[in-house]
Amino acid sequence: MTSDSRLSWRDVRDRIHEHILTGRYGPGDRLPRDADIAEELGCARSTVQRAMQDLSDSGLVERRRKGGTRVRAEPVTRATLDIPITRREVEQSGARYGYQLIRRRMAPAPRGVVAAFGLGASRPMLRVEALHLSDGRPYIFEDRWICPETSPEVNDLDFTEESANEWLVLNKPYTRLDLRFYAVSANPRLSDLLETEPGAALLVIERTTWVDDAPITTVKAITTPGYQLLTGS
Amino acid sequence: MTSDSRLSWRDVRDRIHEHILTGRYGPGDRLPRDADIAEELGCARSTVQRAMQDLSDSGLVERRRKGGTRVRAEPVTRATLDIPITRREVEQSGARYGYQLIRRRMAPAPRGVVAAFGLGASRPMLRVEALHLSDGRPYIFEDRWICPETSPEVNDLDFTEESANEWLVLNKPYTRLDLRFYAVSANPRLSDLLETEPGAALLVIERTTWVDDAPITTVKAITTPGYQLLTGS
DNA sequence: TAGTGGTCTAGACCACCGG
DNA sequence: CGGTGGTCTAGACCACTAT
Repeated sequence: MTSDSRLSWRDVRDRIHEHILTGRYGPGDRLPRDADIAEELGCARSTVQRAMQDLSDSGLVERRRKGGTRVRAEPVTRATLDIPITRREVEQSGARYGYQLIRRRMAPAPRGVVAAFGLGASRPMLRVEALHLSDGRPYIFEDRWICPETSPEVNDLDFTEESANEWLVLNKPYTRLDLRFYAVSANPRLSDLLETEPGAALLVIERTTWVDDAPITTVKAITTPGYQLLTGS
Repeated sequence: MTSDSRLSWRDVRDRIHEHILTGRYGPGDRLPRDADIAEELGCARSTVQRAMQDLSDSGLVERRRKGGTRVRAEPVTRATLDIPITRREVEQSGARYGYQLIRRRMAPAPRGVVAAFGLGASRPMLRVEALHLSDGRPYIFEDRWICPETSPEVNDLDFTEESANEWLVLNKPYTRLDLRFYAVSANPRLSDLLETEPGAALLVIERTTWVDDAPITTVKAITTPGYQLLTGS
């Protein structure tokens, strides 16, 4: 009478989402048990479970054993961000990619790097500074520190042709990642490297990665004016 | 002999992840069929499926019907971002939250707003400018446009006590979201409002939301110097 | 068209945690 | 302790797409 085909977990998800949009379930309200929803809709409990997992992933509801499922009282704006390899990013914009190593040398990790990794004390690390170019013009300046204990291979790499960005992403999978975004004013050196006016506002993307608590690398990707980071949604 | 308890999908995920880390499966390589992995590990295929779903969500592998599962050739750095309501953000930092409406009026949507929504032509919208304070000092300046057709309730709200940020997040769930981040230099008005030096570099978080292609709101959250956006990971 | 992942089901047991 | 979500299984069928 009503529907001929089975309910998919997306259907179930959308129905519940609809109820939340409509206000049938408001912030903080408790939803029926999965089993009850399943019975009401005429599907298996695991289908409801799959739908709820999705709603939970998107931050719309919170689930607890015994506590049940509740609409999140303090909603958050949740989004997924994809940061591609810089070379790919440039090429996909239709421009010609270029790369230029600025400096490569061992040095004791400064305080900021020690803090980013959560280490107790400083230690010697490999610092690699490089410039990514788009159609020959500066695109991103990369100031990177690599932990040689975790990646001994870097001692044999000079990073004159291939960027550390690319080598690490391809060869050093991580198990933990910290990302942060902020803005800085171009100091004289940066405005020189990036060919911008002194004091220009630059978006900085800072990434730190670990393998099982062993620090791999931390990098500040300092972008050129006008650069925008978008969600993939 | 080997193991007494069942494999969980996390175990399966970690094993495969390990194989990718080790290089047993390199970028672009094809992994065995789910069914074969299940048999090899002695678990149900759906357990492998659950593990693979997770690896796929984190951008480590790509799955296609008939094409099988492959290690992503061009890896991306993928992260999930949670942006809380500004009031909560301030309060959780231990500071006292304050709010101040700067201006509220109807106006024709400028080109940038029309473009953000993907509309064909301009139309009158409600513009709300407001300041969020942390311990009495400027924290974030919010420049927002609201589409009154989608949210007619805003005609009866003056936003002098409650911020549009909070009202919208609590009362206007969205089905689509666009996020972008970039840096701007403080112009005279911004440096005045935010009590910063003229030309200071500021991180801007731009959010646009829709319900089923109907535009709800677009907002530029212009932060104060030093503000950092972090991943929840 | 055939191979592979995607989903649904029904049932069972487990893990967590609120009352 | 008991209620609820989390997971695993075995099997079936479907949907997509590479070959």
